[in-house]
Amino acid sequence: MKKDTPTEEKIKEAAKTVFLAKGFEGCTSREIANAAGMNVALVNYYFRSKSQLFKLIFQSAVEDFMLSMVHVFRTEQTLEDKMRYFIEKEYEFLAKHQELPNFIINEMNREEGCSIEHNHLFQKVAETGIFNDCIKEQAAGRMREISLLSMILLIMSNCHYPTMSRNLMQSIHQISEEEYAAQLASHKSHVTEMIVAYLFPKNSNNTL
Amino acid sequence: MKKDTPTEEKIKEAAKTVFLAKGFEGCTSREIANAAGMNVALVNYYFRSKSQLFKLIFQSAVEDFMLSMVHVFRTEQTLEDKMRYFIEKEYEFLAKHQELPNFIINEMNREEGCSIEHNHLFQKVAETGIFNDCIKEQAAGRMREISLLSMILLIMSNCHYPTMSRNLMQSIHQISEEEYAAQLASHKSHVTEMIVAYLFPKNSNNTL
DNA sequence: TCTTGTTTTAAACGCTTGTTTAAAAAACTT
DNA sequence: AAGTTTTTTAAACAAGCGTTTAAAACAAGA
Repeated sequence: MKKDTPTEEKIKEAAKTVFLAKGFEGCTSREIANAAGMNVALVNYYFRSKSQLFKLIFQSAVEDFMLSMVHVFRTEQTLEDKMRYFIEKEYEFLAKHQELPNFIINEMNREEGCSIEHNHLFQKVAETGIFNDCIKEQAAGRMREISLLSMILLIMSNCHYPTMSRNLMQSIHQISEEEYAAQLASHKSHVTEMIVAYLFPKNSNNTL
Repeated sequence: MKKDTPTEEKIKEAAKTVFLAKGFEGCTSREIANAAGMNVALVNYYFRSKSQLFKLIFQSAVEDFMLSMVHVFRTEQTLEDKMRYFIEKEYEFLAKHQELPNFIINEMNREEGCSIEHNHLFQKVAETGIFNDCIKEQAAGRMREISLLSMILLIMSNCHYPTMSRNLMQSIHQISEEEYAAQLASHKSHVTEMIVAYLFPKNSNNTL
């Protein structure tokens, strides 16, 4: 890995902050340059164009996102414990990177966003063997029959949406940032118990 | 309700389409005018400014959203059946208005978005008595103890996120629009059963 | 038919956008 | 120290932005 010049690094940092907060169309090149304490021309000197810089930031954002998953799935635990641990870590990660889910989903909805390649990253998640584990557990009757997509959706919905809808929820319920953070903490346990109970039904009178 | 002129109506329709697809910052006044087959100046003649027009569209979008809830909650059913019916209707509604959740959440995250008033709409949902019903059922021990915010989050997460992340999911799983729609249908039943099972535990060995 | 008021248009306004240029400043090399 | 390359700057570019203007087209009533 080639080390970036201090200037290059500063611009990247500023770009990440600004892009995450406002999206590609919601900010200007000059805004990024100012945030980095630099000239506008410098941004293009190092990164050629606004979209070029954006692609860089976007890809590293998706990477951060995926790698936080990979880390959890590499641990040695039962599948159920992995799920619990994953939700725990996901809430922890999202507390630090609040804008990330919205950012990724938004930019995937732009025309240009769809063209970017992510399969190699999803590949890395698959390499942890998590999906094979699920299929094995399902075959053994210890896990509910459910498509992988549905399983992923269940988990991501309940982890990401509460963060993404923060402003909406605060506005609707008229509560402060701190109150919402507290609510999120208790919501996390509901989510964990609900999902685990659904995916791994213990009482055998439940239909799998 | 004063009836709009045909021109005014056409511009509003075009604005709704364009704003929903691209967001406030993602489109231009001229784009809206063209979509309506009109001149740019006409947009401002009827709506004064781009932001004025946007506010109108945004508010009616939030209203659509809320009223689709109100309609369900007004029906006469047990709370559990209302929940099932609500999820059903929500998936149905979202299939027709795919961009809506993303649109609302996004624009709530803009500085100007937070300032808009929605409480009267949430008020309308509250007036259906749905929240009182929940509190009653919880007091009677027929429903799990859970904050209203958490309950709302559970339901909305599992209804909205699958729609919002459509492009992301299609890209990750490499599936077509149609395949995803089919997946959504089966996901809906998982979501319904999971949430109902969690909110209304039937086996009394579960802890409430 | 002329007048009055409304609706629509083409053109322009000043400003900001992303990007480029060409010169200045700084850092290296020999 | 002189020459060469890299980094930084201020200024400019054309294009596009939201908005305004002033005149044209239209409608309706007298």
